Amino acid sequence: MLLSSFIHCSTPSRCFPIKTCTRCCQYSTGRSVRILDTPVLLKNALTFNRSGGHGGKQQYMRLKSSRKRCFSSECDEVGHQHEHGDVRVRFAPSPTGFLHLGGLRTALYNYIYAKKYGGSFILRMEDTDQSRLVPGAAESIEDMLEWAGIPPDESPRGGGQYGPYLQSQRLSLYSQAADSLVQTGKAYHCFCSQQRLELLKREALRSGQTPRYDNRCRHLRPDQLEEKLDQKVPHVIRFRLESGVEPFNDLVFGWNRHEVAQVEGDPVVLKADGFPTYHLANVVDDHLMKVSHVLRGSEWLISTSKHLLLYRALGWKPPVFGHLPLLLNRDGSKLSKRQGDIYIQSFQRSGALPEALLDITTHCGSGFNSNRVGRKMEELITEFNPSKITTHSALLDLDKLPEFNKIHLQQRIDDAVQRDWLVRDLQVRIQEVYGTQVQDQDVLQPDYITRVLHLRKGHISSVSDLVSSEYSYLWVRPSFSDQQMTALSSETQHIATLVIRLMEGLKGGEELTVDQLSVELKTLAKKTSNTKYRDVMKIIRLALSGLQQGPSVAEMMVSLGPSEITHRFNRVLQQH
RNA sequence: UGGGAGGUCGUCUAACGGUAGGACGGCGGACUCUGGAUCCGCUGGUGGAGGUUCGAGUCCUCCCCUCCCAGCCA
Repeated sequence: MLLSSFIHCSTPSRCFPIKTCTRCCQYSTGRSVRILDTPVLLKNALTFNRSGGHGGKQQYMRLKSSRKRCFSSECDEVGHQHEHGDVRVRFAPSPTGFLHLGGLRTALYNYIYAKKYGGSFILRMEDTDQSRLVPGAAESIEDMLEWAGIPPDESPRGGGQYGPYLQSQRLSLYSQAADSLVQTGKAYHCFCSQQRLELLKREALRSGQTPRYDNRCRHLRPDQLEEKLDQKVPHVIRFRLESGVEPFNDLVFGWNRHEVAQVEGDPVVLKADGFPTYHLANVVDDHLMKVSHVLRGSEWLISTSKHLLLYRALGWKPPVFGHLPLLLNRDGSKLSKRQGDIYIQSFQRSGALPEALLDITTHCGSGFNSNRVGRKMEELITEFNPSKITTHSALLDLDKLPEFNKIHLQQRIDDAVQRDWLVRDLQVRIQEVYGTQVQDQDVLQPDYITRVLHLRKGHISSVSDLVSSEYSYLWVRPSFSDQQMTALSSETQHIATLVIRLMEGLKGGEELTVDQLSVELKTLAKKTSNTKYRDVMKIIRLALSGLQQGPSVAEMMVSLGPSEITHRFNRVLQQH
């Protein structure tokens, strides 16, 4: 292991926080730095006061946060170590809607984090906004996580030792925390009416200032407070913001610190209806559920200092935070339901494979040592590297989903157990779509369907493709008109006979291959008198499929097999 | 407006201060049946201007652009 390096910022007038990576003992600003010729001993400190010239006052450099990480590839994160079993992460959606891609992404990264570091993945429903609840949403979210392959270890449905996992069933915990804050003077009752708050907002906007609560009720005298409580004036509890916010080291964005007291009014933590706001509830629950790491969307980055103030006020140790980049709509705004169909259920219905959906999700925002299409969950977990999560917002391009689906479907076909499942799935689909049109029950045989799957793998994005009209020839005997045939050639009978003979010649237990058949078909075409090869092939295609499009003729023949081919060409002969 | 986070081909993503690459998309060519298949090739990017440096996508400054937060929503 290296000895400590000595680092100096390349711009001497600036100071910046640094942090020792406790695992590999290297220092990192995450940015390019010069090595000092003259060593200056650095302590394991959050700040670097150069030459002591600033009177001990802390200053911070605005670093490009994407690089505020350890250089060493041996270390996955910034100075964080995990004891086995210590990691507890949570996905905490609000059941005000169904699971969409943004939620899936956040859940997925939490799941991967838990599995990588031997921890637990917790699902917690944050149903504190009772007015916006959607019935069935909580159940559906949990169903969709199961479908996607990222099941929670603790959840409303499955339970766990830190339950309940519905916030609406934990209200007394938040009230107690709020009471505690009031007792210690860290929070206070606010009796301001909604009208007053509206007025404040309007005044601020009118005079070009930032709307914020003016913290007026901070200054109520005890007798005023008592009087209002006696009169049962509706009130909320507000948290008293303070200056002197400690910096925190975000897993993704690196060192951050926001002086919230200077730009915001005291936030409500307990609403008039007795329900908490997000700020209080998530702090209380993460503490009581012993959550070690909070991975959430980067829209919360700026609220983190506020949450850390709450932790401090309650005397609790905060978790490590990591903020995941925003997913965007095509117009560039934060992903939301206004823009297209982004719900997991609709992907499920349209045939997306869960592993393809997860795979494509990880390509937006990265966080892995390498990126390639087709990774499975085990690979995602193995290659996960939080220091490589990108910080910029990004568009999750769903136009790529068919490509991801195709590759993952290919992997399923290549796996014996999953292939069996696909065969059964396809059997059901064939019967649903074609039902009584199926003339030959052999098309439902596993061997036949397996052969079709192997031939089409890499070419189809979804199993349901195979029951579409372009593949109907696989399941039902096609129809075509005699006119279509004779328009191509006057030798259709002769060609049909040639094909039948070809099939007879190949019946001796020999497996058909596409390459072999291609050669045979060229030979066959030479036995016609006045029909071009191209037209011979079109006739054969028509006889086999009734279509003018589709897989190559040779592949169609390999799919159908000699006896079915013979049958179809006998029908050509019988048309006269 | 105030505070914050960002900016690499059309999209996503690589590149220890040392060759700007990959995937999808797009275009072209080749295919003795169709082409939407396959194979081959090409295209296309560091937002702009300065500075530091032997060397800048990377470090610094300014400008431009985008997003997020500033609910008794989460």
